[in-house]
Amino acid sequence: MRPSIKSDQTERIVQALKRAGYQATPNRRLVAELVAATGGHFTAADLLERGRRERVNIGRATVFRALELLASLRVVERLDLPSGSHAYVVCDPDAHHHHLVCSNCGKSEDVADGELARLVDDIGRRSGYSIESHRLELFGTCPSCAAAATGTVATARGVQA
Amino acid sequence: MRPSIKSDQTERIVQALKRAGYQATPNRRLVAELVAATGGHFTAADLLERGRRERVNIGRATVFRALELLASLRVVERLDLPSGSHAYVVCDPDAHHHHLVCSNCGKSEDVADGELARLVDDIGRRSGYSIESHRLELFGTCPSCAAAATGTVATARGVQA
DNA sequence: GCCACAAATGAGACCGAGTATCAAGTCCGA
DNA sequence: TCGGACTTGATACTCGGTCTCATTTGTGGC
Ligand SMILES: [Zn+2]
Ligand SMILES: [Zn+2]
Ligand SMILES: [Zn+2]
Ligand SMILES: [Zn+2]
Repeated sequence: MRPSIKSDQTERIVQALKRAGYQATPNRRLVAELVAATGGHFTAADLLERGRRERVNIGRATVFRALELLASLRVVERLDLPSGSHAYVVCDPDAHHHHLVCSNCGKSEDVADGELARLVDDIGRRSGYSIESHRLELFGTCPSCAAAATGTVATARGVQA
Repeated sequence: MRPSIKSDQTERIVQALKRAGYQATPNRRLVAELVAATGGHFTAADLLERGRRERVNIGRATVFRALELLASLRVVERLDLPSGSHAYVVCDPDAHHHHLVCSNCGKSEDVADGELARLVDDIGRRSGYSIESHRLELFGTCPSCAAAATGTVATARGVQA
């Protein structure tokens, strides 16, 4: 079921704020909604524009601040697109994972770390470095986009956007 | 002429330029030298500053253009530091690999892809995405920095800055 | 060497993302 | 309700990077 626009995703984000002791102000709620409403990745500018569209005033700085906050709570994560620009994706704050991003539509899937952890350990051992963090980013074409591209319009039906 | 400073690394870069049909102009040679002379990672601004120091005039745009060129030849690679800022590292143009970067001194090691390729394949198969590229970046402390940090001053002697 | 043309360069305007400042507004607990 | 802490928006600013365009430099053919 779907309680209209503000998904429980929104609520989850708001809860994360409260739990961490931050005020859940109207502005932050708005950002939470906007974030939750995106498939794929988004930039601060995206949110700003969409935000302005449905509510008149939200300051640029406020959006940046909210995103920074959400990022610190691991509710969103910063992504470095191959183009060199930055974007965000919502993500699960509870488990270390990585992102697989459709370079066509921007949709993003979480990918469990899996064996990578072992691999990283190995690299650390072999190199003598003490590895503190790592980042894996995967880019490709998602099934829907692939289907759309091959022109087999029929199959596009079975896939949810 | 002073062949001491310009390592064969420099020459390798210059050759790569020629091979790809680009002019090896004095400016580009300069950038090649500067790039070759860095351990660790560097930014365009770094190069610019060092460049200006030893030769009066090299335009900002020129440095950016040269780096862009070298990046397209895979002679350098763009890195996204955890801070969100961009840097470059020299790297082997002939084999796909990743980078392990010391977050203290900036030194960087190439890391072979190894089993990662298989892992990436798996992820593609499981997710249905057709994966086109991936990026793995590892951050940690290099052995010299670790040694220096533990305060064993004795060992610091044996390490080059 | 000389010439014509292509490639490269530098200065500076420009742009967009992100940050800093600061005064004004809002929230919350006592 | 009151006061202090937190939040906000406008604005100025920084900084990495790009664009433009007039000038310079390199190259290949003669
Ligand atoms: Zn897609
Ligand atoms: Zn991982
Ligand atoms: Zn180090
Ligand atoms: Zn790889």
